[in-house]
Amino acid sequence: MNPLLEPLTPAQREAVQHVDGPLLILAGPGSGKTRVVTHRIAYMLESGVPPSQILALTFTNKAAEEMRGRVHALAPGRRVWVSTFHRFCARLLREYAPLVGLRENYTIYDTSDSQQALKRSIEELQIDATHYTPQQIATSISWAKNNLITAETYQPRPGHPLGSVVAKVYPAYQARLLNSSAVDFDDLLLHIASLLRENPEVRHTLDERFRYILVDEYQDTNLAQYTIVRALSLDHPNLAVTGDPDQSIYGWRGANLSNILEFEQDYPHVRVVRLEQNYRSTKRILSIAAHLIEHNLRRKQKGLYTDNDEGRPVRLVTYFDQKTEADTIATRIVDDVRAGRRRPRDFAVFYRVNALSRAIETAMREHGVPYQIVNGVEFYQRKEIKDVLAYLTLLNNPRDDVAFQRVINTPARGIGKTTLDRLRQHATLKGKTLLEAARESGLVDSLAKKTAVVVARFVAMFDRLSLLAARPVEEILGNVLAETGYRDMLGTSENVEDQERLANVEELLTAAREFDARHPGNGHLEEFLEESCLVNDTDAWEAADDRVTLMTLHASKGLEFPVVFLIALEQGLIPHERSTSSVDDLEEERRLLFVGITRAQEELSLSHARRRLFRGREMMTVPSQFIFEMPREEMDCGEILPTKVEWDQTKSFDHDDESEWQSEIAHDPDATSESDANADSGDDEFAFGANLHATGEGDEDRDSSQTGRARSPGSTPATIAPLATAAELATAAESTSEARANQPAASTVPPEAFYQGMLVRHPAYGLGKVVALSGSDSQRKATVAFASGAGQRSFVLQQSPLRPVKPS
DNA sequence: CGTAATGAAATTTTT
DNA sequence: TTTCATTACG
Repeated sequence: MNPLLEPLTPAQREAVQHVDGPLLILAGPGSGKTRVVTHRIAYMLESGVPPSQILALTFTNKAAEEMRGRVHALAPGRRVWVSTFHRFCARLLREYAPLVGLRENYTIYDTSDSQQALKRSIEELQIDATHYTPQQIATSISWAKNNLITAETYQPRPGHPLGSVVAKVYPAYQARLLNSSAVDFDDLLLHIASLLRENPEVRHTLDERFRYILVDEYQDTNLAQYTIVRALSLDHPNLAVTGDPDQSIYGWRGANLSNILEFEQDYPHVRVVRLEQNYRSTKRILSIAAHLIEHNLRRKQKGLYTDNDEGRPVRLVTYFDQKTEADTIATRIVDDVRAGRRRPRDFAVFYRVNALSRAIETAMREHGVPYQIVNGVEFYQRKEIKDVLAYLTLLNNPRDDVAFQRVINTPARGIGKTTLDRLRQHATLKGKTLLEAARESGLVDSLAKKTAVVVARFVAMFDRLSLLAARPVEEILGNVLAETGYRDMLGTSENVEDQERLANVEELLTAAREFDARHPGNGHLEEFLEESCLVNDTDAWEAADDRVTLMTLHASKGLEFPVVFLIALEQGLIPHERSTSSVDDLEEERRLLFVGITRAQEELSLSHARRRLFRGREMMTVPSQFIFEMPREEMDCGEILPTKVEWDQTKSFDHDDESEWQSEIAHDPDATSESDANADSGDDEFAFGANLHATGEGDEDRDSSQTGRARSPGSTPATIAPLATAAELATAAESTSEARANQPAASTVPPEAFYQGMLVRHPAYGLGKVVALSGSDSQRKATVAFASGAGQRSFVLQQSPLRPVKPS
């Protein structure tokens, strides 16, 4: 038999062998979906489908990378296009930009850039939008775009005040983007969808080009994505989608469950394959999950089953308060780890909202449990990174007004709000971009002479940098850092935060260098920028670290852990108070819990607390309604919960206002005496404050190690070590400044030893500073600015007489 | 023009 | 409680 098919079950095999015609793979959690998809691609290639005709679309870069890697392992050397929806669209848009009114060097705005543009638009219109936040308006526009409603076609619902504001702002915002030759994330999809609709011949060409399309996580597609996929599958309806309606948790981002539920209507001759066998969880865990999700109406019936063991009962625990909850969990982990039953990385704690992580964090610290929080400040969202990238963006697309406004006074050049306002006014008047306006700052009457000169100086600097636009990215970036004074601004600062920022900028330099290595030749700035805003490095959850993982339910999708703690199952939190208004919202909350439960492989613990400190207030809580939807036979209830009816009764005794599910706790002395009761099934006593699990580091390091995306207690995460080193190097370099440096040893200096900002000595030109670097190994070049008046010169490092100036 | 101070608000966040 | 954004000062 074909070795590709051998490790597969009959159902999986059926899916893999289906090559032509539409295919719907309904894949339950832990059913080996990725394996099926990758094997199917390999099988198609084996059957003679040319790789260039295959397109696989995912939502996340992580998923795309994984799929690409696994296809590569199965079918080495075949280049199949595996990409996220957004990157795929971005690429197509480069080809067809003029058709939608853009230039091919268009900029992609991330969420905060878009927000800037939106704010400007609102200001400009001078409409009474005070009752709505830009955020609300942004959400509305995003919703419209996801539903293919353009600025021209947007119609507010009569009597809808927000709608009528959006009706005014949306066109202005869109005009602004177009004028800057920029798109937001939603536009990437919207433009391509429109393009395909309005240009039949383009559609036909692309349909022809991508004859075999696969879409992962199809339950998460929105109308725009649906339309694109559909448009590319008319002549060649070889469309295979995989997904699970029960795992759709991004409805609030525009995902439309109907896409997967009605797939069979869209493609009449579709083959439907159900992957219902679960290879991940115990029977009990799966049973709980299955029963819970049965309560949803909008779904497809599935018969989940597993050959795995029955496993231990799922624990359902009522805690006295959040601290008890957190401490008990920490203690349990400590016990298991000390007994050698588990390692820290086997555990995960999930919660509905990030704010709930705090109590857990504290407990983990107190008990000396190493942990990592997934999420945190994203690298590319940091101010310094955005600043520096904005320079590159402006070099790539000088029309980009958002980038212009970001960089014009960073570092401070004395060009403030007033000046900017005047430039803006001039630009609007003359129908020009801000950079064009700045270019003729002398002609702007309202501008003071002195200010006009400062602006002109900025433009001159920009023009100098422009000459480098086609050079390797690392080199451009290095020059930007030097010319703009950004490096000096951070380097000369005593501020610890600035030092950290500098380290981050160094990190970006490294990223640029790696990018250059991957893209030999010149003129790849645009691709670098695209990658920077479309690739999110947060994906890299460190499975390698032996730490307990703390994350939101949303973030847990796609992962699995031997032991899972699901905390704070309380009304108002899950289902979240803002998601109880409609049945659809409520069902999504239920799916969220379903996703969380099905991440657990061996042990699962569900818990809630009777009272919870939230937003500075301690509140009485009501157990989540979902708790009552799970079968008690499979569970071990440490403390018997009252049934929902009983609970409602008690509640009506205590409080007459039924509608208020949470009420502040009056200080009740009785409550305190009751508080010693350990709500857990009696596992162990707590050991508050005892550092049971010594990790070797003291109590310092409370919260400072925020640099990496994973905030960790105790030991500094390995990921930030190189940053620290870079920072040290940088500081060292600065401190050695000025002349009295010793002569370096005569031995050859390897090209890698040079870094940007480094002080060097040249036998003829004297002391200089490395401004930019590019290339690698024997090709590595440095641009050096000399103090002696020799100006800037470029050297091939391996042959150059440049020597580092040693710190004295 | 930059920073301190005050006040309102508070999910989830694949790109 | 914490975070943010706008506003009021120096």
